[in-house]
Amino acid sequence: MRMSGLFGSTLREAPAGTEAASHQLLLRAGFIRPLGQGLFSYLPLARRSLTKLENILREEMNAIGGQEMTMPVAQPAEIWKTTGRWASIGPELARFRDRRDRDMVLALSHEEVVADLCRTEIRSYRQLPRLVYHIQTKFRDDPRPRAGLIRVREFTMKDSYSLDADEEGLEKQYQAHYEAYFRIFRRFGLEVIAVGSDVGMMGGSGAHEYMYLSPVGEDTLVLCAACGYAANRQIARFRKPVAAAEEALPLQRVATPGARNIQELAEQLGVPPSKTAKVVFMMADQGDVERLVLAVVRGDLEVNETKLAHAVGARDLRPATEAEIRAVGAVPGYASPIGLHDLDNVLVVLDDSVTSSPNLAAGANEEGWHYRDSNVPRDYTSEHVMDIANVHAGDACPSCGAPLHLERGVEVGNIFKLGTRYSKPAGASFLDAAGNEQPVVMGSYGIGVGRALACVAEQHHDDRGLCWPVAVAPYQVHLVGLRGSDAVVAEAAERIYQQLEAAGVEVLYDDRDEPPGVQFADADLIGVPLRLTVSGRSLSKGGIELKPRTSAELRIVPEVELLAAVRAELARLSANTI
RNA sequence: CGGGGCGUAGCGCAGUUUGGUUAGCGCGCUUGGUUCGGGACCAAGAGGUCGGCAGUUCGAAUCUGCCCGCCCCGACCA
Repeated sequence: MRMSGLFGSTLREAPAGTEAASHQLLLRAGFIRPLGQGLFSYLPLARRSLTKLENILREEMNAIGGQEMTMPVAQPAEIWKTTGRWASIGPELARFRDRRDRDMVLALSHEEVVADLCRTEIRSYRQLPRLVYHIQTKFRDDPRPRAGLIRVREFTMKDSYSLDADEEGLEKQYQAHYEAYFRIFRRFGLEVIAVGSDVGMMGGSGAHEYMYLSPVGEDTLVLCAACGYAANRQIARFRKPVAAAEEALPLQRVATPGARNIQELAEQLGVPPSKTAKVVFMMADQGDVERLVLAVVRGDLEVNETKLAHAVGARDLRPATEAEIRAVGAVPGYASPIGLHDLDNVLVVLDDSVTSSPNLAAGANEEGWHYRDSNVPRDYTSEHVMDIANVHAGDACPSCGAPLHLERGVEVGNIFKLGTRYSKPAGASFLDAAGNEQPVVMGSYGIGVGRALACVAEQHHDDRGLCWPVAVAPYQVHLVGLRGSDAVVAEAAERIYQQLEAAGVEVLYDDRDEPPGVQFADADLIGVPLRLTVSGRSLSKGGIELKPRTSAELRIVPEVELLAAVRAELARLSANTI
């Protein structure tokens, strides 16, 4: 490709309001352009890189038995109503009506279609296992797109769906994906870790997320350096310090004016926060009803909303309003389950830290008053006792006890064991060897292509621009013709361009009449892995200058050896990725 | 949805506090010339509903109201 004809240009300055390096550089280098919030056009350079990522995905999916297909983005709402996601997913699911006034959705994932296809295509256990996938547009009307391609509303995803006769088969395909994903991300040049994760809106029984560790990420990960425990904070467990055994002291009402939070309370009573009980009120959306949830954790801990939502079977949690709290007799700032007049309407969930810690200060449900020395189950209790607390840095690893640390990560891929979550409601069943009807056991596995590209850009750049790994780079070679006024140089550059192209090398040829500084700066910005420079100087030294993007090392290669040198250098650079 | 910020030429910005000729600067773009190994120089140009609508005023980029859009933080979320 000649740069003089390339659609899309580089920008000297970063557009205002861009924080993430990948966002800035992809814009500046002419890869992407914003159209609206979370909506981007992918210019020719980006398109080439995306295609390379997609082809790697195809190869690795095919290698584990995947069959590529394509399913529609616009879908009738019926299949979503059947599986319940029409009702259970909020405004994130884009809905519209077609001209005949029928409910439609823009798919944010394709489980429904796959399950629907299974109804007609899978009738016998002999037709299992199967693995299908596609690389398709998804639309999720995210409330807050951010950081360029890291979080967008419309994006391309490789999503595969495994179909099995039983759990054992699912386990096999899940494991195959688990390993294939590491191969894929390694080929992308992306360093990732897999963490155990929440199943979220996908449902099912187990899941992992593939995380690129970076401060631009919005997931918090809990990691153990000692034993390798790794989990999304949403589900991460930890060993809670065991409180020293104490005699249960009598409940004692004390004045605590103005102590509306744990810090204040602990100070006024002269006890550590771990000797208090903290209450959080949430409204749980349980499908048909909304219920007030009173979650109690020890004062030094914090409620984990994902864990709490699971504990109460809520599809959604929101903070309760003051009126909702007062309606059951609780007083915000001075609340506890003790003495609530309307306990029947309240779902009390206790973190196990509360039941195992004696003599905690707790609210008296009266403005300005608390109790000292409350004890479970003497003063209040609940049948819902479980872990609903958030991990903090330094907490003990659940499997080995070593201190945990927290990191931020971007979720570039995920794998879910769906089980029969979709096949059952969809009626996707088959006859097993004994002639019994069984639901198909499904798994789903996603990789966001654009987000992966952004993460590769995050991982591979420097202060001058992008530094693409060979496998992802839009071109393999950036040929700079520093012609000046020299017709001989121009002719040589042109000739070399033709030769490399003819040999199948992907060349971005800077044939523009620009000063050298501009040409070099653009080359660095775009980040093609290998730069060739043809100039009067290089020719007088006997050839073409060759320089990898990520090193300062320059080499002059005679024209007759150029193709071999380029191939060798690309092979060397490919081997060094990550 | 809540909090904060921003919206002036393709991009980056000044001007708005204190209303007053023809709205400016840098980059980029066009033409001519010079230059040619790290974002050159000279000259001449093109390019603006100052986000939109309504209002106040003799007069609005500037003041007021409503609306729209974008960015950041939070809520939310695979």
